Amino acid sequence: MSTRTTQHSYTIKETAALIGLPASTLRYYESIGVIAPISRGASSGHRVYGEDDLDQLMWVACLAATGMSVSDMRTYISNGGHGAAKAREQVELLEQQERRLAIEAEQVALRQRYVQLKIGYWNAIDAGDQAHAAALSDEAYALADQLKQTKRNEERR
Amino acid sequence: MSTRTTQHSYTIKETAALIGLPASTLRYYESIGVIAPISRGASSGHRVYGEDDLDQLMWVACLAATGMSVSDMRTYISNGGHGAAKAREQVELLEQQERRLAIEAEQVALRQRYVQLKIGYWNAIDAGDQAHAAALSDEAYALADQLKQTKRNEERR
DNA sequence: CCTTTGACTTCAAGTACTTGAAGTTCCTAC
DNA sequence: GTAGGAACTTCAAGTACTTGAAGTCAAAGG
Repeated sequence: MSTRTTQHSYTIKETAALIGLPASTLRYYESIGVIAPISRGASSGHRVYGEDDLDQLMWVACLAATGMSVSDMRTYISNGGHGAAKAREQVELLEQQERRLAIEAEQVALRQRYVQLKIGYWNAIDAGDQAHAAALSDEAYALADQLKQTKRNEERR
Repeated sequence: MSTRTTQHSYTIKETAALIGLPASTLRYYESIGVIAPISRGASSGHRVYGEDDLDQLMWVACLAATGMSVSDMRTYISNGGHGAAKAREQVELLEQQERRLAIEAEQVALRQRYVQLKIGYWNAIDAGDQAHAAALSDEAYALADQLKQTKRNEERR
């Protein structure tokens, strides 16, 4: 299926960063059989992830993000799963993931702004600047409203 | 601070809908002391949520949305929470949260780039352009390589 | 009045990770 | 080469909900 000429390898940390899941979760997924066992370095016993492993993990991450349970993922994957999907399907799923990430980036930015306003608020309190504190508090409240709205629209992942 | 004339009351289901958290989570938060005990209907024993309870829950939902742990939430809230108290501790906690979010934003951007490269890869495969596909695959690897340089690589949540 | 339906109650068990401990291996630097 | 630290390993325990069981309560229909 894969006609790759260059087979790069990745450590668990690199893989975790690229897929967007912590290394502990990658080990967990492997331990419960959601992904195939990852090959190990001959002497070290450390996991060595290949391109195919990354593809498989990205697929699993997409399924997890769309709310599929671990047990469903296991049955789905043992019934062909990732390998059975066509290129068109893969791209569709990846584009879905792209949109999710855009939303996530937006929300993180919103949360950063919120926390920064809160810090400003406490610093203003510390400096005795009640007017400034009140203004920041109002701004934070407006942002909080926005945050809750987006969170509600998110629906349990 | 709060001088409300109308104290409307809500069932747990209404409250859950307004706050955007499942009812089970509201009960859970109460059971572990993240929020104050909710008063009960005289005969039914059912929880009756007031406006103040809603305010408190909205605040907790915001903290949860920024990824704060339950134990930190409890500390934060017992230190005055939404109201005014111990500014130093509050700011310290918030600045810690700010750093977490900065790291998260960085990582989301990385994942966005990776997914975009993957989409390009599958499109190239679909178009039969092996050379372009390989080039994009290499670029994805370079992304991971670049990551090695980025020392600060803590985990979220 | 009585039954049914549905929302509520507690509590225990399950889920999907996450974290910590204790030990091994890789890498860099002297 | 060897010392030190970062990164990896497994396994056990913890976390933050979530779900299921078993029972109580309340409004609507016959």
